[in-house]
Amino acid sequence: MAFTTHYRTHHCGELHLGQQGEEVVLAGWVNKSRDLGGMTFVDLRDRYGITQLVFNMETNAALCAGARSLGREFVIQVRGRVAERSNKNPNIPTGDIEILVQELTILNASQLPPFTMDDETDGGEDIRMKYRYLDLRRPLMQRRLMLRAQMLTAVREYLDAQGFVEVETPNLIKSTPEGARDFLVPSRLQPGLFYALPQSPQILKQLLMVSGMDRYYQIARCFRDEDLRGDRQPEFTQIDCEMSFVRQEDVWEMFEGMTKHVFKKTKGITLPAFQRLPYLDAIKYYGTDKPDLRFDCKIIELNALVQGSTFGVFNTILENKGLIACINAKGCATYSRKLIDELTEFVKAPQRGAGGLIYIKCEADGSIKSSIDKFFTAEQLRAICETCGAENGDMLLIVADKISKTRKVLGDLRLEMARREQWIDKNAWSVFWVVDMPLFEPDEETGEPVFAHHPFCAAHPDDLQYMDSEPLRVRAQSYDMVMNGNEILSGSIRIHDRPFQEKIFSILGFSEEEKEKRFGFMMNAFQYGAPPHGGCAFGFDRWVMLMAGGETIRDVIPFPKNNNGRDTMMDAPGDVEDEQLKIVGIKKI
RNA sequence: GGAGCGGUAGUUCAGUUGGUUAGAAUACGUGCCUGUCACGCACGGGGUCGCGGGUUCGAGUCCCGUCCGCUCCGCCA
Repeated sequence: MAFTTHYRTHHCGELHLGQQGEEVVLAGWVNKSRDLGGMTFVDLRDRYGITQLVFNMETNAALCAGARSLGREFVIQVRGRVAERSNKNPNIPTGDIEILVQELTILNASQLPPFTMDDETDGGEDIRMKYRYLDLRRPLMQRRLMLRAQMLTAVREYLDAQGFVEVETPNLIKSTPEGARDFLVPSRLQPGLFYALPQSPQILKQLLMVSGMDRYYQIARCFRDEDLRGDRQPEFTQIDCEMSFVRQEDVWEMFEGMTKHVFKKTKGITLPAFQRLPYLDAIKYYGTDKPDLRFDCKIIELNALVQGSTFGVFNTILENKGLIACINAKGCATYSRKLIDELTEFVKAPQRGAGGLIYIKCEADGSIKSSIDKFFTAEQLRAICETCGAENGDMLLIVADKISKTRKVLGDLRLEMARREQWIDKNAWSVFWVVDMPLFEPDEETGEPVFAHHPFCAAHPDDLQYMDSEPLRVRAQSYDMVMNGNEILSGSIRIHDRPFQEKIFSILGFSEEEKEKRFGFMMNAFQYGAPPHGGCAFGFDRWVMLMAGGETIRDVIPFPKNNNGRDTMMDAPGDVEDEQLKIVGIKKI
């Protein structure tokens, strides 16, 4: 049958009662079969759905025997008639019909797969990666890949309509190792010299602005040779965008619009207008530059309220201009000693390093219990509770340390409490801008100002006066988009004149020679009428992960690497022949 | 580079204080079963307990090393 007619007339997700009696040809994979003796049911699966096939011993014993011989994941083709089911299955779209099979062809047998092709598979991640082509057969993974494609379509739809031009920039470029490590590609024609794979098309898109291509975008593969994480792969996808003759606000409007369009098109969700949260407020109220605003629970500063006590810890912090602050854990006054100990361990963990955790419980009966009872009067504690809006049943969790540490620890604790108390509505979306990011930040060790972002960010014009006197006060024209606590976009207005760009490179410590060697072509370009420009890049994998409900970006990347940067399916990276190395002038280690 | 957790049947896991022949579920095989859709029932096969070394009368279990996987820190302008 396979070669005498169409492979299939329909797919497995579309037949319905209206087609009752029609003769159809289907092809797909055997998802599962149920042999009842006198009759056999086979669930036929393709990426569109599942259709039930029926084989009846009375009608055709040979055919029924054939059906009984089918194994899981056999590829088969059947011809038969659409019939109404006597017992309908409301759980699947095609549950009203089944196919009374008249002809069965095995197109290809299958070995027993190592795990089941279900949404809730029984396979662990390493075996799913080794057999990724089977993992991608699972409906959940197929939905994720299809969502990814739909999102790309929506992105192109929007940007094309806005007059953006999609331009491809090269993947073999020059190493400019000022950020992450580059992946290197040896040159055969220039033995001993190397291309680098781009960490992003940053410089090239800026050159396109010089070229007058005033609205550019690219679905760009980017490469960074750094250690991997659940949200980090050595190659990943950016939606890279740049515009000329724009202010920050123009960029925000454009890409807020794009984000909304993608949500609307792929999820049917209408997002409200994006808040624009100043960076300093994000740090102050949430202890992070990418807060999850699906719940509130702001950090409340208490320095003014805890003056003049006999509590040494607080007094030392106050003297050293540290920060005493808290979050209000709503409804957590019932927390036991054990639970509070767990939270204390959480804040004292090495990566946070708080000295301890202080609590003030506003008990349900109105009384106040605290780990600092003996240092403060009931009135003082009550005043703190009042300031923090703590009601009966709430618990304040207080951290006292250096300003940055108190904020970071409380930011982490805020998320931990949300997780424990399930404060986050799984269906809620929080998408907003973090704006007015600083151009410099103090170095962790020395306190000296270092660049907070890449060296192409323009400073805020109002702050140029502080450039030399108070560099930490200078804002960049730089911004992030934050989605459910994840940085999903980063962008800025760029420097477009040579002297300023050169000054920045000097501050970064590049010698004249290095500047010329690494970025000479870019600075030259700026001398030929570079327009003011700015843009952004979306971390597309993370965005898809959030939209698809995945745990890691590996869930939405078809063929990802594992934590060691290996592709266990094809076993890459792999050895190469000596001859291959010789051609590019490299000796094996 | 560092820390934590894990590796036992095809798969997901349990395995107590070191002690008989290493279990369960599922998958798979065989048989029975005409309305199943997590089909049911009966029977059966299936193990380099990641690998190497050590302690011990005896190691899946304890110790050391090593490999692999996941999470986190560093790193990711």
